[in-house]
Amino acid sequence: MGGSSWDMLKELIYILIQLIPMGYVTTYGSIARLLGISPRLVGLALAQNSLPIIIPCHRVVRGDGSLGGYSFGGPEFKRMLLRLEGVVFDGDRVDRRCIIDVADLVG
DNA sequence: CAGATAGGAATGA
DNA sequence: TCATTCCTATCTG
Repeated sequence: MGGSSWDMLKELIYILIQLIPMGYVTTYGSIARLLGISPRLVGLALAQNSLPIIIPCHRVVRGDGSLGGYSFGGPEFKRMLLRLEGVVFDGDRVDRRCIIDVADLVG
């Protein structure tokens, strides 16, 4: 760990998701399109974060609004965190109005 | 090289 | 709209 391109990519993703405001989420695909990588890579990168909670990886959900995974506490915990932050749920999915594109946070 | 993914798009009912 | 199915790209060992 150190200096590999994978590690740098992870750092970049962690920085990006800290731009997501409370009460909103983005999607794996949104981040993937911005960086030109596969959405699965985004999930893999988030799954390997070593600073849970501090890095708000709970603010990244699937493209259809369903939660996706969460290695720290599972999807239930992820859902709880999002509700605490004011994210609106429509059944088991996040309301579309709470989903933003990371590209809009950068430029 | 083989196996495993925190996803996504296509499909059919 | 929902569930099923298949596909992609990349990490890890």
